[in-house]
Formats: sequence, C-alpha cells, structure tokens
Amino acid sequence: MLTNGPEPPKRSTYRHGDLRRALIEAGIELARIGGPDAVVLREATRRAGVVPNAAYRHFEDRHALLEAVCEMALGQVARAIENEMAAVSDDLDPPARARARLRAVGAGYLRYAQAEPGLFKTAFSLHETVDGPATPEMLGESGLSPFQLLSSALDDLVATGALPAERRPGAEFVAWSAVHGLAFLINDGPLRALDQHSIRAITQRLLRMVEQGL
Amino acid sequence: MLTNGPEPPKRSTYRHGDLRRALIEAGIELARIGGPDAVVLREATRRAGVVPNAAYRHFEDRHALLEAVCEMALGQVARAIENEMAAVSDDLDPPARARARLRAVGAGYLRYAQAEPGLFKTAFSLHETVDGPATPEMLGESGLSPFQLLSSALDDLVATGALPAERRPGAEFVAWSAVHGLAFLINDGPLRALDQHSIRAITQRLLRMVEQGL
DNA sequence: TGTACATCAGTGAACGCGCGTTCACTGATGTAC
DNA sequence: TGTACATCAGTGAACGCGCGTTCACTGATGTAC
Repeated sequence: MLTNGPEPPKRSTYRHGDLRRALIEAGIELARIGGPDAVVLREATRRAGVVPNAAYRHFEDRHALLEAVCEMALGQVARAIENEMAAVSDDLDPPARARARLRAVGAGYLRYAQAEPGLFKTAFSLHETVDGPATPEMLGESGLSPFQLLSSALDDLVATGALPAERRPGAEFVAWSAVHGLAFLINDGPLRALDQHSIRAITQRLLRMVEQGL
Repeated sequence: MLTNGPEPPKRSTYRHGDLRRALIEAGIELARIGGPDAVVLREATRRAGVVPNAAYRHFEDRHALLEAVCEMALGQVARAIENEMAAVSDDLDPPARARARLRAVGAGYLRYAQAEPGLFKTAFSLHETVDGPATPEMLGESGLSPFQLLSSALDDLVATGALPAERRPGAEFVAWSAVHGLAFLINDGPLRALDQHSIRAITQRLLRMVEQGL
C-alpha cells in the first residue's frame, strides 16, 4: 500500500539535473508538514527520487540540509514582512508612517507564523541561522533579513522622531520578544483554537503595546 | 567503556518499590539535559535500573511519561513564579504592589527559563499540558498554575485600580507573549551569549513595557 | 499461625522501524587531443 | 569530427543504532481460609 507515496519522479537520465535544489525543496515540504525534526535525509532523497546516499554529493550531512532549509524559511519570513510593509500607506506623515511600518514588521511575522507553522518553527530552530551571519537565501527582496527589517524599522522610528534615540538600543529585542511569544501562543499555546478574528484583534493589541511601551 | 553510565541502581528486592516515581524523575533529568525529545522510555528505564517494558506497568506509552514530566516542569515554573512574588515588598501601596507582583510573575518565569532551559522547553512542549485541565502536579504551593498566577496578578491589577477593567480581557495573552518570547531569545535566540547583567536589564525593560503597554 | 492461591510488578527475548552514514561501484558528461 | 580519458553524480548494498512496543514468563507480595 505504499504504491502511492510521494510519487517517485522517474528520471530518464542517469543524472538528476538539480538534485541539490530538489533536496532542499523536499526538505522545505517536510518542514512545512512536521517542523525541523521532520527534515530527514532519507525522506528527502526518497521524494527527490534518488538513493539515500546521493544526498552526500550535495550536503555534508543531515544538519547541512536542515540549515539550507532554515535559510529558505527565513527568506520566506523576510518576504512576508516586506509584503506587509509594502501595504503601508504613503499618505501618512513620516512619524505615523514609521510607526505603521514597525507594526507591519510584526504583522508580517505573525501572518507567516500562522500561515506556515512548520516552516516558521524551522526558520528559528537553528542557532546558526538565527544569529549567525546572513546568507543570501535568508534575505528578502530588499536584501535584508527578518531581523534586519525590524532593526531598520526601528531606526526609521528614531529618524522620524517617533522614538527618542536613547530608547533605541535593545529595542529590537523587546519588540521581537513580544511578537515571537505571540506566535508561540497562537501555534502551540492556548490561542491555538482561537478564530482568525480574535487572533487579529489580539495581534493588533500586542503591536500597539510594543509601540507605546518602547 | 559504558561501565560508568547512569549507574544501574541494583535492587535487592525483585520489586522496585516506586518505579513510577523513579521513571518520572529519570524523565525530568533527561528533559533537563535535552528537552522534550530527550525524554525517552528506554533511557528512563535504564536509569531506573529496570528492563524497558517495565515502564508499561505505570505508563500507557512514551507520551504518557512525557506528559507526567511536563506537569512536573510546569509545577516548577509555578513555584519559581511564587518565589519571585513572595519577594515583593509589603510596604508598597496596593496599586504599586499589584504592579510589582505582575512584574514578579514575568521575572520568575524568565528566571526559571534561564535556570532550566531544557525543563522550561519541556513544560510548554505539549498542548495538553499547556492549555488542558490543570493537574495537581503542575500547580505551585498556592494551588495555581503558572497561567493562573498570571491571571490572578492581572485581576489584582484591576482590583487595586492599577488597570482599567476594560483593558483586562485578553491581557494575559499579551503579557505572556512578551515574556515567553524573551525566554526564547535568551535560550535559543540571539540573546543566548548575553551576560547576566544585560539579560537582567533587558528583562526589566520588557516588563516595564508590558506594564505600561497594557 | 500456617498454607493455598490470586494478583500483578518486573523479566527476557524479540519484533520491526527508520534513521544517518560508509563503501566500493557504474555510467553519463565534458574535455583534450 | 572522432576518440580516449578524467571527472564526478548517482547506485547498490550494507552497517550499527536506539527506539517503541508486544509476548509469554516468573517470582514476590498480600489475602482468604
């Protein structure tokens, strides 16, 4: 009854063509479904229609594949944030706009966390990717990582006078904390069962709190 | 070279005596070291000096053991919070005291997260324990769970007039979000390398933000 | 107080599983002449 | 344009591992008579 597993994409050629990419994409799919622990070499190769050890031509070991998947996930987070930021109206005066863009960072982050819980968890599951040096894969269209997008939004807040400069240092951490914690409550905590509308409301409230509390 | 593993506590009697407790304690130790995934039946029985399947006399399966361990961990979180709350001065006027006690909830939570990262992660790793019905194990001396301690601190805030009643609904979620998120940044995020002093400072800042932002 | 017996906690052996990883290989592709 | 050869991506087979879980068992304990 395993006939209809994740279809073994028969190859006509002996070579695969782009196995590295195929493995990463399989890994992303696994992470989407089951989070970081589900990113497993053997299953990824199976989905790529290739023998298990073939992976070792492209990744040093399982961890290296997981790292690549994390980076892609971080890139998706970055783009989700960028999308939300792009939706901020241009008509606001600079301080109001800076504040709206900061809220958009949080909103995009939370939107992605809800839309892709498995990938979201994966994105932040490896220390190397969370605070290590940025790689191209984890950047958005703007060339900034999620964390850098937050930082620059806070910088804008200061630049437009919406935030006193002396409150700037460390501000990313309290902002990030609030938003990341809510993502946890929504995906793995008591807010799991909440309807979209209520989640939206509590998200707005949290973002206001950050804005005012900074 | 396995001679000095977790010592096999030789039994003189055929019966163990209190295997259930021994398994939970072994599970706690495993969680302390490696988080929820490290809570593994075979290793727990090994540490209890008993054959693997003996565990099935006391737990339906691995998950049941993990659940028991989570509950104990939650109980520890509750007590950490209670300790911090007990340290709040009695000399403050009621509203100030209520605010200080709310901060103490967050401070205790974060203190525990730092002191026992593995157990902290374990405590909140199972949906059943995070939002299911409370069991005696997950309560502190006061008979309240961590979440209930937070709720009651917020209720006090309202009772003493430190928080307008209309802002009370949902307040636990934004407060919890902020604190839980910081715990993540400290244990698994970019604040991992930070010294105690800086962590202390950022904790205080976050707690003030919550207090004011509510 | 002594004996027969039921109970049930822990034993011993085994199962099937999926995993990561290593080895020596094979055959398609690209390059040098 | 054709042939010899190096390269190297993917193959085939196998390894050892630790896990959860099931089975039929054994022997200590507690209870009824």
